[in-house]
Amino acid sequence: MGVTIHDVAARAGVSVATASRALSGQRGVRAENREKVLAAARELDYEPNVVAASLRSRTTHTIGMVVPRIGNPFFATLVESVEKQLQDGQRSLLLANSHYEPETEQRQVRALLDRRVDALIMIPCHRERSGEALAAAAARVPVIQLDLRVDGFAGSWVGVDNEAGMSQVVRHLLGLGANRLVFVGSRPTDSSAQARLDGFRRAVGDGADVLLGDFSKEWGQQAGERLLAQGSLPDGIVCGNDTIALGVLSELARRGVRVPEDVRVTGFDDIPYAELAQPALTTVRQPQEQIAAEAVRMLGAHLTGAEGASRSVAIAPELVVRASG
Amino acid sequence: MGVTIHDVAARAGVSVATASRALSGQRGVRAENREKVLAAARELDYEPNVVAASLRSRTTHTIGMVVPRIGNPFFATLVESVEKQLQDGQRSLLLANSHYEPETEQRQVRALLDRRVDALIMIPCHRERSGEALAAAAARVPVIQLDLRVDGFAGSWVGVDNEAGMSQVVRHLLGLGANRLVFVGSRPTDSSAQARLDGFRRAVGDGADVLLGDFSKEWGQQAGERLLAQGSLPDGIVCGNDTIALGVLSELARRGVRVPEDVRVTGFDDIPYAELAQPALTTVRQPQEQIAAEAVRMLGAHLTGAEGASRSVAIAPELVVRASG
DNA sequence: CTGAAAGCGCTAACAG
DNA sequence: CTGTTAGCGCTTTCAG
Repeated sequence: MGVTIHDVAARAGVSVATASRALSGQRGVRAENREKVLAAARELDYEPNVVAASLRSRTTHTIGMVVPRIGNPFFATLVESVEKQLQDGQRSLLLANSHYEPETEQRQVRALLDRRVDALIMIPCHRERSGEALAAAAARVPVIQLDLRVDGFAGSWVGVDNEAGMSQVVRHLLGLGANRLVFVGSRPTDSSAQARLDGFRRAVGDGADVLLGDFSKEWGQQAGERLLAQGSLPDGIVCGNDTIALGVLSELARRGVRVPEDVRVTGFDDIPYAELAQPALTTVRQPQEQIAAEAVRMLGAHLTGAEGASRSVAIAPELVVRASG
Repeated sequence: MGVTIHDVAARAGVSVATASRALSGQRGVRAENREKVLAAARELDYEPNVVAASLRSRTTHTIGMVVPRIGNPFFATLVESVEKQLQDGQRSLLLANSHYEPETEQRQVRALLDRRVDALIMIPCHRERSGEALAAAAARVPVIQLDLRVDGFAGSWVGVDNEAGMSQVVRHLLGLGANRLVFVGSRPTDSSAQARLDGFRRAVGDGADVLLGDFSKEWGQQAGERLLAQGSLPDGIVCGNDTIALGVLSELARRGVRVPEDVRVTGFDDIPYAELAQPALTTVRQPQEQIAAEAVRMLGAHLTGAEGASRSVAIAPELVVRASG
């Protein structure tokens, strides 16, 4: 079943080698022959078998990508941007979820390597425990860490400057006269959680008030509840991401607390729903398109053999002031 | 570079055929030999080359999936569920976005077929114009339409019963005494838009009031604005999906309209942010996990050669009543 | 610039 | 149950 390059070559009256060269757009084929091959391919409705090509050429034109949870709109947007960038280069994206479990992540990485991806883009779900999977991958193919990173891993990374973002938020709130700030974030299992927590602490100084859970709306709701139970509210609630912030906002609204009059609330990421919240959420926008573009660019550099190409790029985020803070 | 099955076979003292059989878990290998092969593979740190296996066996254990926009949390959740299901079966997911453009969709389908995916799961972005790409795919591999479908295409589909969902919403609102309803939906370019519009019209009867745009929050905001400009608000605004509804809610809030006191608002899908809205959004929940599971199950049926396996499964959605309606 | 030939690493017939 | 053999369809030397 299926027409092969032999059929095309035969019809064009050339050898398979010439057909191969013409089809893959290599130079060094007489224009006349190239035309004949292309015409034959068109007439026969030839569909190259990329699996065979991959076996021989040892390159699959496929990039693996491991994300914690594609259902998270923040990661989904990142995946979408990466996919769009790759498409321009005729490459495909093999996607895997780690579900925030380093063991699953490791299995997924192995599966992608087995499929001989040319490179890997990874959002490592854990600051420390993703190290093993990452190292295993890096030993075989170029790897770019995206958004999150593993502590002390020397490879490439591109993401946002979390500490700078936090610092902007805190300065903004302090500028509005909010003095008592509390941070509602995630336990620092991933690098962004850690960096945002560090950023908050550094910006606020000693005695920073901190509540840690995970990056979920449920935790946001729970944290809101806990703050209300304490009696007096702080001036501002600085959240580790937008999802937490939306959870906090919904809990505050349920209890009749007015935002920003009674307390200010901020998020981080600027997911699409941030501006739809009531009140609209003040947050820090990540330049995702730019981050994805940079990642794919770095990939290109690695793939074209620039050996010492490994580096870290932290892109500055932008404070987006809306009604909530 | 790399140890091959030959090395494993040599070390185990058997032929490559036996090694292959042992490694792929086929029965018909003496237990003793199987052990020797597995041990040799472990000792040599053997990593099978699935590309070579694919070339020979003509199966890649890879499923292609084309979605309109992975950034949409509704589709993202569907992708996540499918991915989770596939993982259990040792299969991987090759992902592509159509960006709602039938031309892009067609290119993407072709790219996936070139990569010799075993089957395709497709959320066709257009009721009519996705037909060509779908037919091209179906001619080569099993195809399952997910969520959306192409008019008049005879193949398999699994999704939600949109008309039933709409009917539930409308009956619920009528039951609350809301008589003047307006539908804010998407122009029927995809099958769900069409079915939800049809469902609304059927449930409301003649003279149904309808505003059509697209499935975006921006359209929701714009539609809200337009309704406010008309002077008198309807009793209920039935939205084609949650994203539109969240847009409507934000616009109404901005103008000081109270929900549900002044007007009720409903959505469709129950995305994670629906319950965080102020007020929390009444909507129709799609059983996405179930839809994904059914799709993967159907895929299995097609792949194991059940020829006449093509069929349509419409899963009943569930009304989720919250504060907004 | 072109062709012949040699595999990439594996699985599937087919004999034993 | 096991081994031998023949490719899967393509790219890539290597000669010409």
